[in-house]
Amino acid sequence: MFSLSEENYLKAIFHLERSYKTGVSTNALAEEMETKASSVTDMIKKLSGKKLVNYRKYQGVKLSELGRETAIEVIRKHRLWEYFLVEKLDFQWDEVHEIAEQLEHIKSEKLISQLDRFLGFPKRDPHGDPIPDAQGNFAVSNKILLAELEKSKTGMCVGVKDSSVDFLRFLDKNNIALGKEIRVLEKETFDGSMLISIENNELRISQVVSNNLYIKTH
Amino acid sequence: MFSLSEENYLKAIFHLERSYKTGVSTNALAEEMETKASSVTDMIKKLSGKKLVNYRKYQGVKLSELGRETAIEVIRKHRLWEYFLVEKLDFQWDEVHEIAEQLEHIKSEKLISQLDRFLGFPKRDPHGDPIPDAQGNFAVSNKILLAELEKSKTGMCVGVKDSSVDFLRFLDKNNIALGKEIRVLEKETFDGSMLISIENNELRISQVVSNNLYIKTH
DNA sequence: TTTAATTTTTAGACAAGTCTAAAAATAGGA
DNA sequence: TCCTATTTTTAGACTTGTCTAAAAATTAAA
Repeated sequence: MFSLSEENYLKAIFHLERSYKTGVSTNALAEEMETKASSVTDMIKKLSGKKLVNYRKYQGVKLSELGRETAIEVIRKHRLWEYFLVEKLDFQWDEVHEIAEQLEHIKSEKLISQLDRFLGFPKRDPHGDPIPDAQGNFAVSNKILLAELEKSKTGMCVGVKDSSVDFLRFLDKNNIALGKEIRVLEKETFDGSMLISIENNELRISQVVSNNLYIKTH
Repeated sequence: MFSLSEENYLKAIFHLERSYKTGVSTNALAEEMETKASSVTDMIKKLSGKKLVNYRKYQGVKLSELGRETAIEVIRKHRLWEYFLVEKLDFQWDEVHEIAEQLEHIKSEKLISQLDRFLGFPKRDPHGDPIPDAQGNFAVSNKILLAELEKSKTGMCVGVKDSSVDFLRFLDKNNIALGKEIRVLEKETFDGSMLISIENNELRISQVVSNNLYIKTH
């Protein structure tokens, strides 16, 4: 098995690979992990020695197949626990990340498979992110950013890109939640803001907001 | 907050204090923690520096008030998670210890208070051990060892002293479970074995077994 | 009470994961 | 291309928790 620190690095590399297709740079990883580049180099060497990543000096890292599987397993655990915390223990969606960061490192295959079953095999976590199944498959969906939705069109809120506490609280305060219908009433070109209607309310939101909300159109 | 290792030492000292009233010896702690006496000495010094234990060289350790509170909090978490695993995730009572050993170190007060509420504020874990409440109070009970039960008397099985996998599986195999009524039919003086009746079955058990089963009489 | 056995502590070392400071490699601009 | 700025790596050090081997203190026995 792998250490807590190793698992966290794998997870970070997994997430960064979306933006760094040619290999995740040491500095990017250092920023994500909130550590120093030198520490990252050390850890990368260790991960490379364990065949979890492919690494050539100065060229950045990519996950190996084993590394990817391991990262996905950690993400699966994280998201299942988040779902548990919200659905069973009545946590708010902005409170669960930190706790799930701890729970995701608990080692027991049976624990996770039983938890998954207990929760009814959920497909998405409280932020709308897909929960990989036991085989590591993510549910795919054709979601788009609210910012990309055209005027007068309607879509259902299905996820958030930014899941920071501040953003989630902002959404709560404005009664924006997963599953709700949003219609774009107007779009301003000069600042990218838009006027939307949600549950019979009209609301003006900035481009920052619409760029961090995922929508599914029907 | 305290490290995983510190919490495990506190828990071990708490459990050993029952047998070592005048102070837990370094060697006893080393055996309990499956480590070397020298490592124990090092850790004790650290715990002492943090005011978690009272320590005088060569005299063994005792928990301070803070140390005791911390130990009880860890035990509370361990037992609540064990209850969760058995009651909600359908684990057997011999499977939960290892996982709870990991879960007991998750840091979040709210997690535990919500878990406690979700579980319905259980008073005992799957092995019959009391779960301390949020204030650290243990439910007290007048349980005795089955070995102490007199011939022809009846009691209810309420806990196990030894909660090793082997013992628990033995009990399962013989249909002995918490909550069941046990009547002592005969006691043999030469080997301490007894003949008991449980759910219309007669069963001969050794003294080792009767010395590790707790019974509540009515 | 003096010696021998046992327990406990100290001293020094090691592995994991981190850091700072400095060196090496790469990338970008003239 | 060559020089500078940036990125990455190396070297050496620190912390936590562990270990072995040896020294010190305590306990037990004669």
